[in-house]
Amino acid sequence: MKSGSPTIRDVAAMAGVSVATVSKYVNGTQRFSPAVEAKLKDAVESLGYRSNPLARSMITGRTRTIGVAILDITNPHFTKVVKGANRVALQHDYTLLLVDTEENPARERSVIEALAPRVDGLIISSRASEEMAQWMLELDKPVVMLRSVRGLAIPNVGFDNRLATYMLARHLLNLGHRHIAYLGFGAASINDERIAGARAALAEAGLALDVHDTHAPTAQAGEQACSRVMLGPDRPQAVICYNDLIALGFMKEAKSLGFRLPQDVSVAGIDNALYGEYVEPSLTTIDAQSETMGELAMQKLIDALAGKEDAGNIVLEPRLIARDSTVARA
Amino acid sequence: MKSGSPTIRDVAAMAGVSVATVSKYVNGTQRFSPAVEAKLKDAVESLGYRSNPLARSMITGRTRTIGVAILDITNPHFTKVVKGANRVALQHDYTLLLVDTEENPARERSVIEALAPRVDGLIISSRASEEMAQWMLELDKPVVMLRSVRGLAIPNVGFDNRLATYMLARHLLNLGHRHIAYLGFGAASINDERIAGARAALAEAGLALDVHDTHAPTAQAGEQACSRVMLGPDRPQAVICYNDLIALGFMKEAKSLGFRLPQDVSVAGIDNALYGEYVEPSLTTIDAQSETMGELAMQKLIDALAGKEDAGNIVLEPRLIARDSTVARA
DNA sequence: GTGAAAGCGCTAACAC
DNA sequence: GTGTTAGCGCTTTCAC
Repeated sequence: MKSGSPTIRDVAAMAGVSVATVSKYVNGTQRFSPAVEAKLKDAVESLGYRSNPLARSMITGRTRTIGVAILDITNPHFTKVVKGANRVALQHDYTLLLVDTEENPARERSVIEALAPRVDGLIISSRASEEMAQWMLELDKPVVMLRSVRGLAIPNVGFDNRLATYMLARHLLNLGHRHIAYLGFGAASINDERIAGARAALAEAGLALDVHDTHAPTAQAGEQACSRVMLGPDRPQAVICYNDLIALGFMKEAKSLGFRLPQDVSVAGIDNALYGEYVEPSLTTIDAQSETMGELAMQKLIDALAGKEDAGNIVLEPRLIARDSTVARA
Repeated sequence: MKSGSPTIRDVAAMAGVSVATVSKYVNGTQRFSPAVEAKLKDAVESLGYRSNPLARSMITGRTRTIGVAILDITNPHFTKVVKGANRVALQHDYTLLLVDTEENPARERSVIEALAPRVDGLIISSRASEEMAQWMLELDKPVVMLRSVRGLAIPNVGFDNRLATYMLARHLLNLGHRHIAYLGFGAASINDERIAGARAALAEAGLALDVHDTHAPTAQAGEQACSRVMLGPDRPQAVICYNDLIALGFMKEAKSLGFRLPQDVSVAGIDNALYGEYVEPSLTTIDAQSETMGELAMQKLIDALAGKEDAGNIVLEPRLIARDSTVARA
């Protein structure tokens, strides 16, 4: 017995046909005479032959693999994006080559460039500005970005960040809050859009937004930022957080500091992470449709690979999920 | 300009050397005369040449890719496993080919078999029994399983499930609870170990364990199971849940049903999911070291690929994290 | 319908 | 040090 798996040649020899015939049989490219087909079937089965995907990829130039580069798989937004992308990929017989860049912009480019030649296309999430993302155009592979881009000719699936915070701010204004703070994550390129949205809503009411920042989009960062926001000279009545994780950390720490939630301060997040439903008070948030984002991005890429024309960029719409962490001002 | 990326031949032609020389240069296999080295460097840079990893893999038989098959990326245990595995992989210049099998045992085998020929090794999590996992031995690639296996010669990184629930049960006994229930997930092969651990602790005290089951390891399933446990004829004083998600759902629903937590019922989970810290009461749990599990599994695989002898299977030890969801019986 | 032959881009002996 | 050569396992014209 030869070492390793049987090759197409072994099958050809056993069936008494040429390798070309075996190839066509395995790929279902052609019809065969019953006699040959039977021999082929026998040989393939008794040998347990499976074609080598690497060799095939080298010729066809297709790997049936999609590269997915995200910033942090433990961030529930990205967890759901990957979930959605994986689902659609599997349906179309694609597999994910996943890279978690760990919010490390320095590593990002080299890792993605190393990924590109091994995949048919890429789905990328990056904190980089559009100028800093120019190089992605040179990857020579179809790319879908997980956020709206204007200046660059890269297909994308984005989210209306401006509207999201606008809606949250309006929600809070409707509840009677006047002094509203935004606890953001400045390193994210979309942070400015979120600030703009909240600011616009407040401006309409003749109010100003109080902007704070965290060093990471995590619960821990939210905890750390809390005292700065709540014990400063000008305590807000309500706080809009960059995401649900920050909101969760913020709420926990606020309670530790002796504030009653939501009476003393209303808090809202963005993402609709599962856990917002299980904390107390349950978290008012914006559904960012993360899983749908992953699905649509993957579908867009697969369509592009199938030669379909790009149906245009997508902007997912925010949906407010009002829960108990935001209440009318006493 | 030729279409597509430049090949090793283009570089060879431009530098006026043979393709073999270019190959050796690119792989740093050998030293060169300064003159040749300079020409090589020039050619590679001006052409922007990058070697085709597929072609290389075909010859070397190495893809620098590790297949990771998990059951559900949105389950925080697996999210952390992937996080840990990704970290170690990146350090060693490997990439993850990820498959989320969506808790679908029927699909599992075919997906993993399709994965195998494209990777250097695999990390697999499966609910299948050892008998049902026999086929993994025939993958012809090094495999590391994410749980202890006894009957099969597959290297693994497991967790002492029996001890975990034993510890939780003892913790609850120490708090004065006598009537303790276990809310499990029967489809998991490790569920029996968890039952056995809790049962053993109770048996030592001359008590019996009240066993219930859920249909999924999710918060929703925990919610659904709650009334069955809490409104049955024999209400428990404390509940040990299969994991933190089930515990979270259970606690939420128990509150809805009018129970005061933790006074009316103590609840504990397993995994140490981030969110257990942010719910109220904060969740007593067992740290299952999920991220470490991912790291160790990847390290084990990389060691195996480097030809190192297997250092033996690993069993991670549970660590109790006592929080507010478990209190002394009133 | 079936097969012969060329070659995808690269590495690994082995000469020189 | 550098080049020649022989493939890796497969697909794909293009004859027959």
